[in-house]
Amino acid sequence: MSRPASPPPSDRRQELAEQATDHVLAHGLIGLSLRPLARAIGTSDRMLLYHFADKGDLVATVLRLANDRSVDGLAALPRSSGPSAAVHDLWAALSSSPLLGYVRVYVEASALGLLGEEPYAGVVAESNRSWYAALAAHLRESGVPDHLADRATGLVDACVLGLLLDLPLGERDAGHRERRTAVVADLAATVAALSEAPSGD
Amino acid sequence: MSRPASPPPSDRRQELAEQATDHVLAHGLIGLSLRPLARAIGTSDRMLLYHFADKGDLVATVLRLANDRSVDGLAALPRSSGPSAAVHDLWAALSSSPLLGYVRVYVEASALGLLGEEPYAGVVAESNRSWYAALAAHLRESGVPDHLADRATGLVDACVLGLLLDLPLGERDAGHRERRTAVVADLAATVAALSEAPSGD
DNA sequence: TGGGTGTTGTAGCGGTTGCTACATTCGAGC
DNA sequence: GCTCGAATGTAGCAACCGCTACAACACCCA
Repeated sequence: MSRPASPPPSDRRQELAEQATDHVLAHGLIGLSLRPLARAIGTSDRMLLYHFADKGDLVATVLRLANDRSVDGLAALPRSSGPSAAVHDLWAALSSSPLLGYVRVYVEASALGLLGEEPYAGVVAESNRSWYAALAAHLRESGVPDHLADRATGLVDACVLGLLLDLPLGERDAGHRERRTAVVADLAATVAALSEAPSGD
Repeated sequence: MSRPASPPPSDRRQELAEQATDHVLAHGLIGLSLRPLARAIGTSDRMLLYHFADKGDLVATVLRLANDRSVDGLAALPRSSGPSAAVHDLWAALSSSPLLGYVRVYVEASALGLLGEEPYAGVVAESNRSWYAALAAHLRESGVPDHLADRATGLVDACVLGLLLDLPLGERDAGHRERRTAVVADLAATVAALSEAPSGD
């Protein structure tokens, strides 16, 4: 109430939020604490709590920023040559920088919000909507018929999120990497088949 | 070296591990700390660190236990009447107690291990293997041909994990729940189609 | 009966956490 | 020039963290 939570999105606050987001991308969200973060971005915990109402306010701001960036990155994807290519291109983009970082933060936030803890659960719910819309737009632009885009988006979203959750496993297990590419291929084929069928199923 | 990390899996250690697992299922893994955990299960942090080498040892034990229970639960599923039903039954089982709790802990552990932090990353890698095998067994028993079980398992595993990550969103968004059931249906249809095709794709 | 050995309680260490009280600096408007 | 408010530094609070030193039990074996 006393400190400006959002009223004046002062330049300094915005700048700190950007830097904090970069730091979270590099070091993760789960263990985040104010003093190391402040040290890393060249300020003090005191100043973070001056520009943000509390840690939750800062975290929520960072999460929204990361989501904005990832939605922008998704929107900037060139349209693919068809539904199958759209899935392959999407996975290629999401599994490498910079989008990978953003989605990883989303996964961390989801895990933190699994039991309903705020601000994680709330911001994840917000983010999901815009993310979902951007994903659907990409699929539509790439040839998925409008009336099926929603179904395809749900399938792709779930699959991709699940793959990302186990992404680190591929670093030590070649078999896991192979299975992953097979899943992407099967998913692409499914979306393509769905898009070509006159009626769903 | 001094304290028994694993040599004598004393009854007391085992009992504490079971109780700690129950507590983690109810209160989450991410914020876990020794003193509240000890208080909740009727012992002291001192005793936890007597029976377990350190917090990491305890966490690893809990994660393995949770994974064992979830694999057992998966193995106990009655065989379904076909590949499509197998997916529906699987989702029904995973999205409700007790399996839901175990998978939720797995998701938390994956998030904690996203940046390679131990013991999370290591145990998640272990768990993934046995979990994957159990999932494949269920699909095979339910009519997915052997030579396609691996592909189907990868697809189902990724999808289901992704759906579970966003499960809480359904509690405040009816539209999200609808999309979820659609995804499960599409996934079931995909697995069924995959199982009936003479050659994949 | 005495001495281990395995288990537990008490107390505390050094460090970190989010957050705040207080004092200071600085720059813009009267 | 002076004041006033926004921005920043210093210091510290109370709580918590993982972990450990030390002492006290209880029990079995000699």
